[in-house]
Amino acid sequence: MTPNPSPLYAQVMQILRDRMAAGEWRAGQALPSEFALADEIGVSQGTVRKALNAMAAENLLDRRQGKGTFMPEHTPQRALYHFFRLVRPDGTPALPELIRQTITRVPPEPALNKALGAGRRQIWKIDRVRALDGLPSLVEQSYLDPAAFPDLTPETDLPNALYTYYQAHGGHTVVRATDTLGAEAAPPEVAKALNLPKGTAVMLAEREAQDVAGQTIEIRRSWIATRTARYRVTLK
Amino acid sequence: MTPNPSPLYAQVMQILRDRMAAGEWRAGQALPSEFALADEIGVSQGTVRKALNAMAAENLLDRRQGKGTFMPEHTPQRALYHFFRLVRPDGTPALPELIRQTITRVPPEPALNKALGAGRRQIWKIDRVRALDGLPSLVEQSYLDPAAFPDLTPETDLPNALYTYYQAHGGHTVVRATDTLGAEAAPPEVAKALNLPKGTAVMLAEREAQDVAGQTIEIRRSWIATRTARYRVTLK
DNA sequence: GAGTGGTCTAGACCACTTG
DNA sequence: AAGTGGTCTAGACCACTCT
Repeated sequence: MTPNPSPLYAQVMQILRDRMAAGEWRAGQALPSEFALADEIGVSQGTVRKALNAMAAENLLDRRQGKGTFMPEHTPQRALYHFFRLVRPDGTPALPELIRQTITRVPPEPALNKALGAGRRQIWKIDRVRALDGLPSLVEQSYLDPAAFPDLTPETDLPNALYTYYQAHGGHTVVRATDTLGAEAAPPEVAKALNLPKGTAVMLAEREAQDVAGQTIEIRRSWIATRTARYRVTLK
Repeated sequence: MTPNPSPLYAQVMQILRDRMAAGEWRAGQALPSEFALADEIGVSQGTVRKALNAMAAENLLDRRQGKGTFMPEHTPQRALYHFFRLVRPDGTPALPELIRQTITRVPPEPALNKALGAGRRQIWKIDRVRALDGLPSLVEQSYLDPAAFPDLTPETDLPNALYTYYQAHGGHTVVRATDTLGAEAAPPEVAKALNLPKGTAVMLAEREAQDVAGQTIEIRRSWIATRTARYRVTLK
């Protein structure tokens, strides 16, 4: 006679989300099989299956026939597919390469710190310039909570796809990101870095990237030179 | 012994997509029940259910407990939820209101005509200016194949949400749209319509909107004044 | 061959809607 | 009360992967 019990499979999803957030399984590692989970949790295998399929549909899990159910692993390909929406003028997908980066600690900014759950600490700022087909095309500023990335130093050698670093060195898997896009005249530093005439129109993309638990891992501002890259998304 | 039979539920999905595309059910109308479809097609009710749920997940169908399975109907709310991604500077969702429109026939443009499947005919061009909270914020140019919209005339009174018109007067339900976003200095006509200083940076969104059958229904170019509206999307 | 997820079926019961 | 979709279970078989 519980008043409003959520469906069993939804409870199973919540249990699994919690166990994932607690770090029970590492990225790339297999979860127990459907039957094993069903035994542990005390529901039928069909109910576990429904929960796992729903989570796979949200990209919280990878399922592979004959192998098992796995914690998603960020590969450059996966990052490209899920979180990179840049295309060249001809429409082909684009993954810009890193050409310059600096890592610094900056004073807290209330809005950023709050979103990151970083209290009043100083936070990391990663400045990167990336190029597409040899042309400087992106200026990115990423902000991180240092408490979430104990290994990071100003000298760290970061990979082209930051999310692989977040996963390998912080244990944080980005599974969702919200981009808010606008246009503005390129600020002087951006124009200089991208080798654009002063005042050229560029896109500004502000992103909040979150992990399985809904915790914001990174806040990023990207300026995109439209002459070489545009942002593409399909709505349903 | 068929060489590579696709799963039954996928075949059921294809059958239903074909029947939808053929116009067997109107927007807002109910499909037969799961058991009725299972009998018609000759599979079990569970297989029909899997197909219907998968199609509902793609927004090709609406399912309502106790009522039935329905062809999706474009309401302003639905359009807002699925295909409108504008937010105000404070982050609240925005649906701009129409303030000016003209409908003209223009000469064929090879690229547009090809995408619309409009042969070498003249095509319709709909110019609209829309405002958000009283401020002109969007300039939109939509292109349509006249063969798909026999009712349209230069005097037609179009609703704020064009997709409701497409559905009611052309029988075309938009279920998917691809937006490609960039930034540019506002062209003179756009700057004038939006009351912006010459050369202000604006976003340019190019959209292809498609129906259930994958046919492109509309091509749209929108210039968005970033001072009042930004484009938001969540990636997974 | 053993173990995994994928498909298909079947039946029971629940929750919601309508008459 | 009858009809709809939603949940939950159970079992059989298939396809894929690894040893």
